[in-house]
Amino acid sequence: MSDIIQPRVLKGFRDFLPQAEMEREALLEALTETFRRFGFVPIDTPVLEYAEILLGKAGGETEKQVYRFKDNGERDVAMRFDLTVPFARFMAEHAGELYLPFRRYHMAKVWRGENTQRGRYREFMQCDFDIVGVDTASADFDIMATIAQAMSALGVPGASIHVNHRGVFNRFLAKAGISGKSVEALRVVDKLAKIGAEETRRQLAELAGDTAADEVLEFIKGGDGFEATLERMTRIAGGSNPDSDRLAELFGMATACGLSGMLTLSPSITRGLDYYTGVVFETFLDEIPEIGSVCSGGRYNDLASLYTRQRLPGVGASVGIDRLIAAFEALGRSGKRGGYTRVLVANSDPTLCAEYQAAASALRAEGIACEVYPEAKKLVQQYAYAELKGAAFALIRGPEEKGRGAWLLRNLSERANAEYASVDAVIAVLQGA
RNA sequence: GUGGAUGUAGCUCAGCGGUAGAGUCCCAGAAUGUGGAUCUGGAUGUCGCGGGUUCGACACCCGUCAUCCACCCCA
Repeated sequence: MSDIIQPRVLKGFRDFLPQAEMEREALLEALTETFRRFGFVPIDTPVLEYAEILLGKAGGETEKQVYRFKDNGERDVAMRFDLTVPFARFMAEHAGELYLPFRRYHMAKVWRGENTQRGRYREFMQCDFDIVGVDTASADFDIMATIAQAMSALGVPGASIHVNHRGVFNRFLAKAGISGKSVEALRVVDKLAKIGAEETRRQLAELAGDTAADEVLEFIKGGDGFEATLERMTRIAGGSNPDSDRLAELFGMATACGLSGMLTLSPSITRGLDYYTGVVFETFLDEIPEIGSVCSGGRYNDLASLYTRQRLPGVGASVGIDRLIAAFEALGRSGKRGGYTRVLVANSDPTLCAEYQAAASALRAEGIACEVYPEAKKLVQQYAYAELKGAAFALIRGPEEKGRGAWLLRNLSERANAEYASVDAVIAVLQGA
């Protein structure tokens, strides 16, 4: 009696009920449409990989978070913790079967065994899109333009893309004489927006001394327009250089495309992952920036070098769909819908079921989503069900209506009925509605 | 991984060392087939889980699981 197993899911893992899943799928469809519009093609890779593949270049933090175990054949395997590393392996393995430049999108779940928080889970979905095979400003810009289009397609009212170039930052570090501490410095600087200038300075001073800390703060100040910030960064970093030129090119393209308004040059964002080598970007929602970046990425010119001698420069970004959903929820504007049914064919007489099914078939043939209520019940209850499913209409035919040779179409929100002589007449009305 | 808060009906939440409550929702009826008002009646809980203290624990103690927040890191 009491030996039933308690239904539950692991910490950080979730079920998706229809309403949540319909919302998620709607977002994925918007992204898919965007990616295709920019010429990206889809790929997929295995959930499980050899641990050495995934962890080849991983730092200590990643290593701690990855789900790793021995499979039944004693192989050392791990679950993918992002889509970029598997993609690098994919490119190295299939370079001969592909073409360059190659632009792909990949929307799939990834796993990280870290602690949970709002919008942060152990199983979550990433939507990656990358362009591999070239190292040009145009490719960098394509990624940014795709982000911009994606935000628009997702119905985000306002978003800003913060961009920076690691190369410029590294030049600056070299000039300031603290290149040896670049990884730590990048990490501290990355937190500027979160911990404030004071604390950032303190941590930098601890790391590299007071003089260097002041220089770094001056460098990462930002905030007075893209071109002015770029000019100052470049000057402090030692003058004109190819990396600054890349940023200027990007800004030029953004201006030409009317996107410069959502572009911010933020010398303080660097991205934690160490495989980025060039431009990096993060995307923040104007309404709720504190939730963090909902789409981040950058240029990585050495990633596939772990798996191949062929040089495969790439640039890409990843949309955090779960974080986006959390943001929409926090903003109270998550789309609520009950289902896809537009017409519920009410079942008021079991002997007329063949007619109900025939009517439903006719509606579907015209592209109208409908379902037949599967048992004869009180109409009140069927209306309530129709409402749950988000149906706009109920199609009713009981003995009375049949006697009159009529079909009753009820507008559920207006609670108004109209009679029609045939299903075709009903279809005509629905197509006009 | 560290620290803090929370966990009671489907949902939102009260509660107290002595037999588990409200609102909402749900069900039935008033209206014997046409749902938003009203009225009447009704149903529902391993009080997250497991131990301990106690005559008695939903309450106190310990552990555990989950959620939220902060740190860390990141999407």
